[in-house]
Amino acid sequence: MVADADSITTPRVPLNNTRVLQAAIELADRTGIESLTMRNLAQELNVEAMSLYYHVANKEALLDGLVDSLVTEIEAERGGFEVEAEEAEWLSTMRSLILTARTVMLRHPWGPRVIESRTTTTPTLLRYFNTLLGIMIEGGFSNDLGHHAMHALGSRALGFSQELFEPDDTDQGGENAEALLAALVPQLPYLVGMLADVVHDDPDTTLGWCDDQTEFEFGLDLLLSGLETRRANQ
Amino acid sequence: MVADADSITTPRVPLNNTRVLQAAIELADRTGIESLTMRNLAQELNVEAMSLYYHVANKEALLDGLVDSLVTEIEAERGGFEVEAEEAEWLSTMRSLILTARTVMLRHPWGPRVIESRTTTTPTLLRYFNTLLGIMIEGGFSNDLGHHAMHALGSRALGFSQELFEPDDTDQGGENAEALLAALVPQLPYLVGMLADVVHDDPDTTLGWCDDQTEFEFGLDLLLSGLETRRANQ
DNA sequence: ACCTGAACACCGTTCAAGT
DNA sequence: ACCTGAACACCGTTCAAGT
Repeated sequence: MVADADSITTPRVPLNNTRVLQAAIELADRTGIESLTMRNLAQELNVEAMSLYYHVANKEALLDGLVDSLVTEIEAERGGFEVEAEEAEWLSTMRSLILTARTVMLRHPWGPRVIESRTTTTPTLLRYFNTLLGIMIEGGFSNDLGHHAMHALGSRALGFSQELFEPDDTDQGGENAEALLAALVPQLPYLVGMLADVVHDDPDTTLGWCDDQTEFEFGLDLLLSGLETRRANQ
Repeated sequence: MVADADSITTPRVPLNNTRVLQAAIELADRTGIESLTMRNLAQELNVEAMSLYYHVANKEALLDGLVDSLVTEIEAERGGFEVEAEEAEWLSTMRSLILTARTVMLRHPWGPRVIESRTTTTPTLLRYFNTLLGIMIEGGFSNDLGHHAMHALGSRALGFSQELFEPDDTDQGGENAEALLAALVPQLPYLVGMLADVVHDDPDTTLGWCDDQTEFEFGLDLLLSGLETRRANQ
């Protein structure tokens, strides 16, 4: 009777690749990428861990699927990956595509880390890079300069720049770490001077690096304006 | 007798933090970072895994130690982290420091990945960043511009730019992947066109991204020349 | 002071078996 | 067609115990 009630209220709908991926994204968003394990994911889906292997080859394939989902989300946000031939507009077109990618990464903080962990590319991602390159080519880039540009942008092409030593949430070290840092100060005159000068207007910012929108755009624009100079002179 | 002979030829010299770190570097260089486990490392040192915990707090601390070693190697290579006040030379000074860092990273291919995995900074690394910043400040940067510059450089400041989707050594997929790629070609006109144009002179280069010295320097110089423009106009 | 054995709480994954 | 149980070969790590 009880079992019947259960099977009526929640009739067991079979899993599939898409539902597994959706659950994985949801789980990573909510609990962080480090707790996205096959066992946790299975539990989320009211299933045994081994059942997942019926819908996904292995964990690597699952992570590839996550990357694909991210890029698809970028595509949806932009309304497709079409490249239009509009000579003078390459810079603003590219800039806005990359900033769109960035909004997706901000929604899914695990994105950068997962993307960087992949060694194989995926079809969707190739289409993304094809679009980026297309925007440049239609804007007057040679293939050679376009190629350099992709390398130069690196992960910025996907809307993130890996921050070295993002301050940790869990302040491991505490006052001990602070004392240690204080002892270091005499050796770090430039760093200390800069922080005293730069950080004052942002009360949230501690000694670390602050990856805010401003810094991302500064770096992106530095690259894009340099590329524009080289495009015009090629 | 046999035991005595052993203890004479290889008298058991106690481990210490430095020897553990050296062995870890040697192991990572030789077998790759993914096989640097506490158990493997212990075996390398003819010791049980648990003995390592007497010399190293945990694996995280071990990895922090590796990063520290890398930066120390950069420091040795450059002959110190001193900053000299030589106005016009900031760009070449910084460029050569970063390229020195790069040679160290090329010696230790696991370096970038380990560095990116760290969330806390280390004293040695802070001194490195202090030097980078010092070169800029002495070269006429404002603190604000120096701060932006550090963000803009990102991991390039340490001599690497994480390559998205480096082609894997173990060609997982094989001809199957190639067939899949062939089916994609119609959707990737720009990418295919670029590769046909750009890749012809390097027979080693496959469909992937090629992180060679040229590409690294292109990206670095793009950033440095952009920064020089902004320095002059600030 | 330095090292070890046994054990714990996790991983991803295989394989034969269930419905 | 889809899911499970038991098991395997790994992890990092703790803790009491050895010399």
